[in-house]
Amino acid sequence: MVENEQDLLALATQLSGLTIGQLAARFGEIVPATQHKAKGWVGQLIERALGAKAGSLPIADFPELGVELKTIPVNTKGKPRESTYVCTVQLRQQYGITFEQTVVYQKLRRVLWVPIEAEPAIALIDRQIHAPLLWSPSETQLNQLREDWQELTDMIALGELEMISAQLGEYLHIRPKAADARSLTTATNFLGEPTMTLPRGFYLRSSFTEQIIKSIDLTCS
DNA sequence: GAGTGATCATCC
DNA sequence: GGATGATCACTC
Repeated sequence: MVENEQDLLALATQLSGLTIGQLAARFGEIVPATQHKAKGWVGQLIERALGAKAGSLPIADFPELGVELKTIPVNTKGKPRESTYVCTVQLRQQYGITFEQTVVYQKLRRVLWVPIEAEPAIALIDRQIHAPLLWSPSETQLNQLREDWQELTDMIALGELEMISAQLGEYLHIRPKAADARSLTTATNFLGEPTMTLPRGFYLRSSFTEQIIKSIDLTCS
């Protein structure tokens, strides 16, 4: 059981260098041949290895520590291959919410990043777990996120959700987050009336996570 | 359905 | 080749 950040980081560091296959073997898990039908599998394996337990609750993975766990697929140059999901977007109108009160901020204030090798040419079972990084956003990063969040949140508050595309937001943006394109959830339209729409999620662009992941080399060299 | 874990697949 | 929109698996 991990009791503090130091223990958590130490445990995550012990995993670095292992392959997905080696870690899976410790838990008697069979590694899927492909992630096509097992998209969150690696993330859940790491969660298990580190003792994360928040499950599907909308809170940090390590509630006592206030730390969120994020695995991030990287190529051989250590660059993220995908954007990173943060949380579901609250689409019903909320007034006077500050960025610091949002789930976005709560999730990102303290994150344990675990980069995972994700070259298509390398079989999933042979991919290596990289050195972890315990991170908090800098003032600059926080301001960048707050700006994007404010812009997008303002549009939602004005009922302009349908005008939001993934192109908006320099570092934090909004994309669909659902089982499929037919999923529906309640939002508020420009008339202030309830309306059904596709559920959305906040995602971090890889240009943002790349900045973060880069700092691992600085701290380890 | 809503939330978690994400990657896939197509378009530009 | 990267970004965008769509999708998969699982839990409760």
